[in-house]
Amino acid sequence: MTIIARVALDLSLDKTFDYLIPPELAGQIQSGSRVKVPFGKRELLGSVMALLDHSPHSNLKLVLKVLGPRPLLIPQVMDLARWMADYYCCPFELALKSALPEAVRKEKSGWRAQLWVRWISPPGQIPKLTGRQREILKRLEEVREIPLKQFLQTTNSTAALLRKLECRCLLEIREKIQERDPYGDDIIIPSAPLELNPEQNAALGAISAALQNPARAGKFKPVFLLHGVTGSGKTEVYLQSIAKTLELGRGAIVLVPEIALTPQTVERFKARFSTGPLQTLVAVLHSHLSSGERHDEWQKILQGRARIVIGARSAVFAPVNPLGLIIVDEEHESSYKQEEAPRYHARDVAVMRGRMEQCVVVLGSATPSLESYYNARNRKYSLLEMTVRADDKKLPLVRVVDMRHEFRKEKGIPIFSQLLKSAIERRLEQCEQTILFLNRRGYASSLQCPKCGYVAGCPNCSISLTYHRQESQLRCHICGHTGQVPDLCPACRNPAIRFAGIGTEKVEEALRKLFPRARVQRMDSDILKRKNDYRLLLGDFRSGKIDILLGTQMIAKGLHFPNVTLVGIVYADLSLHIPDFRAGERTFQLLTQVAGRAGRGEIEGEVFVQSFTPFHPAIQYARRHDFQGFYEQELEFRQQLQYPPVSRVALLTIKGKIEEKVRFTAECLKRELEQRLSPFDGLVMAGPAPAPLARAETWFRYHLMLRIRQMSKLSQSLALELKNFKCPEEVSVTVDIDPVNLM
DNA sequence: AGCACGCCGACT
DNA sequence: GTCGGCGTGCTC
Repeated sequence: MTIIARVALDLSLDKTFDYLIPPELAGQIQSGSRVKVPFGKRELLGSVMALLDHSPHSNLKLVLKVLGPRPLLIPQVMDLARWMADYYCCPFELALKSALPEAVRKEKSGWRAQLWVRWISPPGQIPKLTGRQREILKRLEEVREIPLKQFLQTTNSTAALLRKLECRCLLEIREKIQERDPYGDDIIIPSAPLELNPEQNAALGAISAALQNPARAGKFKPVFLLHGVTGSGKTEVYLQSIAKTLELGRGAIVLVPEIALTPQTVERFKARFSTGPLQTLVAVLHSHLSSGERHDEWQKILQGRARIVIGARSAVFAPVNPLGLIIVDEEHESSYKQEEAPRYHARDVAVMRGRMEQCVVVLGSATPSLESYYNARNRKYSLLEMTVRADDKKLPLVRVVDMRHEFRKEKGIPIFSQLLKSAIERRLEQCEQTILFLNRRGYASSLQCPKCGYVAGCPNCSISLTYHRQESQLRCHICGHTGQVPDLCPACRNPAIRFAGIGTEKVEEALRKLFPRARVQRMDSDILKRKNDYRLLLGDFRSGKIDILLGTQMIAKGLHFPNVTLVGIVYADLSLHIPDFRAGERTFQLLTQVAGRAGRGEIEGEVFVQSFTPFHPAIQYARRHDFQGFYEQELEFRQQLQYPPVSRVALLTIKGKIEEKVRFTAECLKRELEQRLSPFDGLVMAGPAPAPLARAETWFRYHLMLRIRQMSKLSQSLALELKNFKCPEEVSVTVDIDPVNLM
């Protein structure tokens, strides 16, 4: 007899509590149910982790209430959360929090209910009615059922009047659940599967074979790395793989980076699956949904009505059951990594979920992460290569412009080389479009005094302030601090203080000066203030109202505009010199992705990469569209320094307001860990050292980096040691397993 | 996370 | 003799 529920409360205690199940709730509570329980003198919500018949504790309290008719957590996702807590060193309640959105876990149901009026056929003899009443009933008989509010408006009647008629059994007023649909207003035109080229066919064939029998390792490992050049038609392979999954009676999860979750992406999936023999709902999960929409989407999945989920990072926990396929599109994207605890990487969680539920996982990218490609090379994943564009278009010609030469010709550093300038001119004459990319917003990256070397820095962070011309102020891109622009150097009173380093605002200004008749649009997070701006801007670009689109990161991904024949990367070195062992990899990915925006139409595309280090491998391999070459040389570098993918990293950050205290704590922690973790073979500990961003939002930060061959064993011991470590007051320690951001 | 208990200093 | 500071530890 199971009469005890083991509950994980909605607190980060890393501990469960046992409660008796009262007889009236017996049978209603299962593993995964949400319950309300007494805790001290409070009442809290929690998730049932297990049902037991014994508890090591006596005087158990009673469960107060069960929420909802069915468990919100499916056992598979609960297991996944447990693994996540262990691997990423976080309390499992925190892991559970990611797996179950706030909108779903709270007490009140979350469904939006609306009052509806319904016509009832009159019971035998019709009682005496006034003319007005008769008129209202007649109207209702015509429409049969209608939202109360709407009916009151059209008939100009009152609720009291209708209630009176309800009492006489002439109509019925009741609550009806009004399901929200975040894309309800979109018109979806059904799409049919496209013809596949041989490479796409081979990829689909391999995935289908694995879908048929994921349990048997056989010819294919169930994790695929789909390496397809930009424009090779990966999405069509995804779509047809999903169709196959549905045929086999299973569901699918599609993960895309948050910025890629545009209405167009969603539409593409809805168009294929909202009609036809396999018709199913496509649920969408991302951070811009209202909590009500999120609740409804989640319920649609839980009820099995939506069997395809498309979403950002956290959609990897969607309660799809049974699950057959997980797709991680643009698997190299850093936005899959959550930067707050639990610091999970959705791609890695997807691979683990795939293994636990024996389903197929497809990781897709034109520029795979070194980690994934390494796994494919070592036969942990199956490698699928697509080397040609689906439409047989050629990859764009990429030219690297050596800006050091440009520097000598003119006075100072020009923003545009002669080559890029004339290329833009040509596009303007031919009415073709240009995309310009610069990975830095603002006008100038710093304010510098040429005489004494003073640089305007943030008072809270260890970086320089960026000058924003539009607001005419200095701004910190870390903490948001703003300051006035001084007329004189605050240190030496020199009036010739000047701006250094370029940002998108300055490029915009230069463009307008150089091409006064061109329609230029800047696109960065300073421009996109409102929710719909992104959509509207891209709409303008698509319809040809913009000649030159200038932007940061956000224009690098997935945009598909046939009339874009020129892409210019204003300053390719920007991402190359950040203190991170992945700087080269990031640059290669960024250049390849941006270059892929050119030549999506009839006319061949052209790409100009401006650089001061034109012979850097990341730039040269990107120029030749040579991923393999880049991979080989980058892997060698990683091997030499024992960085991922040949090792795993755990990054500890020690934070506090007093630098000396932070440094001291970091040193104590290192000594402790050196002792306690000595049994781990091949563990390398670097630091403590001030973090690259040594101070952020007034906090001093020190890093301690651990590297080891295999992480899974280390992370549990690490969690234990950190729990036992007595951290002084006002200092805190955080762990990041497999960190992506090393700043 | 919150809320008690508890053990020391300054007030009616 | 009592009020209140916030350190420590417990909550099934």
